[in-house]
Amino acid sequence: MQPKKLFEILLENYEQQYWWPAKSNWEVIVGAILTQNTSWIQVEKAIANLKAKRKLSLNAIQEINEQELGELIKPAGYFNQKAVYLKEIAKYIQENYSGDLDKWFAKDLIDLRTELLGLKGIGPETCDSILLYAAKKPVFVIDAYTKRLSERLDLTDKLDYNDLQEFFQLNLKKNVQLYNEFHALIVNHAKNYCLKENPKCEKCILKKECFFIKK
DNA sequence: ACCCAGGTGTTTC
DNA sequence: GAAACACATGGG
Repeated sequence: MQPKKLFEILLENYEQQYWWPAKSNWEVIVGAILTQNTSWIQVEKAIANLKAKRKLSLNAIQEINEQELGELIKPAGYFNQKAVYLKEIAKYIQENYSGDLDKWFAKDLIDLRTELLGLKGIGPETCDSILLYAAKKPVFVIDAYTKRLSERLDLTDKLDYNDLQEFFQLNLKKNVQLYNEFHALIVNHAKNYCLKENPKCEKCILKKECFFIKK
């Protein structure tokens, strides 16, 4: 199956997702870090805590101490390391770009990606989520669901992060809105439990194509 | 009780 | 290199 066809099937079966659910680019970054291996509902609680204490801003996160920040983001899990990650990226943006995200995002994409990946706590998925959903760059995000889906639909043979990303980008129009919606739809599709390691595919919309159903 | 969540970093073979 | 492990709360 071609990626374009997969996108069409997802769009036919689900509502448009209109990600990212955040009010500012900085909030996208905070959410991207908090949601690492964590359900979005927990991230919402953590962000609500930050907002209630007025500690969400780039400045506030630099000023608050690590333990206090950890307490506020506790619902999102891994709060000790995530507190460090948040403070580190806030400090980086402050020191290198005067706290001006737009200035950073105006840089060349390759440089921007390299800088992001150089930060502690920013791996490939978080990096590309920030590039796509905050910086609005045409970068396809690969997550565990995308990987499983690609494998089960036998979309392509190589499944490591970079090969998979290249596969989608080469086989789709280079379009921020398309990449945005595609990734969001895959995550939404996962709610049907068919993209888990031990899938239940009763409601799967991909019955005819899914590797697990075919068998 | 068990599995999982919009992963990442470190350690170990 | 690639597995294996730690990180941690909370929902189903």
